[in-house]
Amino acid sequence: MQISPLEEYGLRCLIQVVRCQGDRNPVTIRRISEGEGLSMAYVGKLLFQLQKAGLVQGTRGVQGGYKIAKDPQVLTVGEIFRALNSLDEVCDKYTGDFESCVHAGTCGIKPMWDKLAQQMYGFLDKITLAEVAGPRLAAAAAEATRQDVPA
Amino acid sequence: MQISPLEEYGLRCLIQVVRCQGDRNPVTIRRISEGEGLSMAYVGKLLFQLQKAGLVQGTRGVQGGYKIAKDPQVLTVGEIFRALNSLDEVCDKYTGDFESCVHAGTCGIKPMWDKLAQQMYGFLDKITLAEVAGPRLAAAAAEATRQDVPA
DNA sequence: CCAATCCTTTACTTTTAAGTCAAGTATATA
DNA sequence: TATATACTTGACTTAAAAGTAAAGGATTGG
Repeated sequence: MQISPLEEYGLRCLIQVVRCQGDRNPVTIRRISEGEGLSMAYVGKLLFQLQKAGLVQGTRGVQGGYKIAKDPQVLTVGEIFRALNSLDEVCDKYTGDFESCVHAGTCGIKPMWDKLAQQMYGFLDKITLAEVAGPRLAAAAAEATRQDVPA
Repeated sequence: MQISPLEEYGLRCLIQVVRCQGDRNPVTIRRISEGEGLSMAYVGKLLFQLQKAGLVQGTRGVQGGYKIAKDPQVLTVGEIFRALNSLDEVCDKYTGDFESCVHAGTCGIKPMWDKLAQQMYGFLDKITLAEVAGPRLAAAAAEATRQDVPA
């Protein structure tokens, strides 16, 4: 029960994407890689996965890069987590030496895990990417609404 | 952000220990191993770790085994989790290619992780081992108060 | 249409956590 | 006090996740 690398770095990459919203071009893997101190290969992999989940949109070629595909004021950290995690159930995952869990049917702890997940996502689904992207966002958003007038 | 094997199986072993409270002898690794479908080696390792955390007390030799070391009506799932996890902070753990995190000092997401942990443990610290050990506990507790009169 | 940029995709290596093995120590009972 | 039981402990192996490498496919601009 702790934040995984995927969750931490995936969120951080998304924040970078959001903060570059106002820029003339979409933000590149290279730029994010430099900004976060991660390898380009790794950032590429993360963003590709986030694209498959529809959170981000990549365009190839010169002046390509990634841009956000959902409104950051609506997109929540909870949704981002779900995009990054395989959501396999404990009951199928922790079966010991057997095919299926010994406690299937009479399990006292599954309801607790479910409530815990509810609690967690109840919390994370209330935090938007915009909020966590922090103070720089307001400025970036303002830039963006200027219709990208070239300097 | 999901239940780890340590957490799932550790809790399940503890539940077994609690449920055997009323028995004449402390419960053995063998017995738990059979009950949960886990190897004896693994159960041994789990319980040993829980003993180091003071949640359980093992006695060696014939008629030895494990018994609970804290009142199950007071011991919470939160405390059990803390006993099973290394509690290293994300800031020290996810530093990318650098020695320390690029965002140290100006990090917008750390406060969120902290609040999330608060939420989680706020929930888990309210659930006692007795509660999650379930219906069989009442019977076991009754047995235990009979002062272990030999059959 | 050539070359540079930049994302896409799959295969591979490394690291970390999970889970096993085996030798050791303590205890109870005959 | 010998023996079987049962926890203890550290080293080892395996499996899963993290992270890397490299070749391929689009796109822009000259």
